[in-house]
Amino acid sequence: MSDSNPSPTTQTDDRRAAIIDATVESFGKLGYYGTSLQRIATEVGLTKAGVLHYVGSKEGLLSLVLGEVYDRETLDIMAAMVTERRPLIADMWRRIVTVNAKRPALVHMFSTLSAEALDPEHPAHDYFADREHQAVSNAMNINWCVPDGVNVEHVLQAGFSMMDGLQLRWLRTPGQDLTTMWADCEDVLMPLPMWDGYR
Amino acid sequence: MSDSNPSPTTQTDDRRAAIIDATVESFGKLGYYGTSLQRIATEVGLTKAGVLHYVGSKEGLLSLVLGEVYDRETLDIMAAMVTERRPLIADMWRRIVTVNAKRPALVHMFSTLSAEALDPEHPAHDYFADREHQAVSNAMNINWCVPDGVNVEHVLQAGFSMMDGLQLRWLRTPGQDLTTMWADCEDVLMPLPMWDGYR
DNA sequence: GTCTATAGTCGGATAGAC
DNA sequence: GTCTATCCGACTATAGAC
Repeated sequence: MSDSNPSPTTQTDDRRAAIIDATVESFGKLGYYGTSLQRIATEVGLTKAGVLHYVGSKEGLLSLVLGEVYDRETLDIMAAMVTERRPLIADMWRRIVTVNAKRPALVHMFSTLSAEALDPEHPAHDYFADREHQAVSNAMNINWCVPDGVNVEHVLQAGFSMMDGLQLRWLRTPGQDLTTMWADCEDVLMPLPMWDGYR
Repeated sequence: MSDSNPSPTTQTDDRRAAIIDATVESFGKLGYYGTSLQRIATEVGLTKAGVLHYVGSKEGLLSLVLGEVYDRETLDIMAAMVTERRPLIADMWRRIVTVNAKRPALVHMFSTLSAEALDPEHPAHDYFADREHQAVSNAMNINWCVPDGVNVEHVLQAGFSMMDGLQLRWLRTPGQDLTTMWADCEDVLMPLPMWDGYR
């Protein structure tokens, strides 16, 4: 085959990928309001006009990174849990932590945007509100295997809250291992002997 | 007394208070980078130059709101715990929650700035890094009354993380009661019967 | 598809009048 | 103590050349 392109529109896809990478980093560091098209353009070696050709507008940047990424892997984890014979909440969280530990830039962006988007007028407010609601409501559709007497919804709310807060701590101090930090949290969240055999 | 001023420099203090209020709200909604001096000026009925007369620079705004407020009440709570005969971690958290439930604007600002300041180059990065570290290390100096076998440091890390995450959830959806939300979290964080008599 | 050029607005900060 | 005026730079977005 003389075709050196493994797939069509590869150059355009590369540009998009570069724009996504630069945007994830900048939204993480500076937030949506703090990020300028010029910064993204400089990072990927284009002019502002060049970037706008790809994303249409600044809000287009936001749609790009919110729609293209993050939740895909997490949703896969949830889907996998449904098919388990004996689904454990601790398993779900450990898998999420394992995935997130490998993508600090993405976690950084989501942490920053999540706080910025508390304001109802933020362009990503609804996205984060829906997301937060669905994380728990999706998880509530699984027939979790838990010790007698525990309130599953409360555990989920508490655990997701804890993970959000822990990720902030993880990102603030370099050199820490999220997996280890979560293991300590898990001991608190699902203490033995109460959760013995359930995690 | 013909002096209608109850204390000197009252007008200046009022201006400062108005600037603080407007800044807390704007930093919460838009973050530090997203806030303009013009916005603060309009809010308090001054021009940009007028605001700068009081705060010197945009970073002066930041110092003003970080130094003037938030941690004071929380530190008071910690100081009070030291003197208790039988200090309970759950008590500390309930008191913090009670205080924060009454000042959503301040909690909003701290949540937003805390995420924005993950970036080491953010002007408030060190402030938040120190603050986060000291919250746990201050608490570790108290002789907490806990059930046998619990790791106090892990509980503190987990609990503070959970509270940070919970406050984001609280602020995102209006009409919720932080105290109630925390009570549910407490049941998870310090489950009965293990923590019976310790909370 | 990417550029230059430009429009038009808004940013922080300073100088100096009152 | 607060204003007006002004500087200079950065911003988003558009138009049009190539």
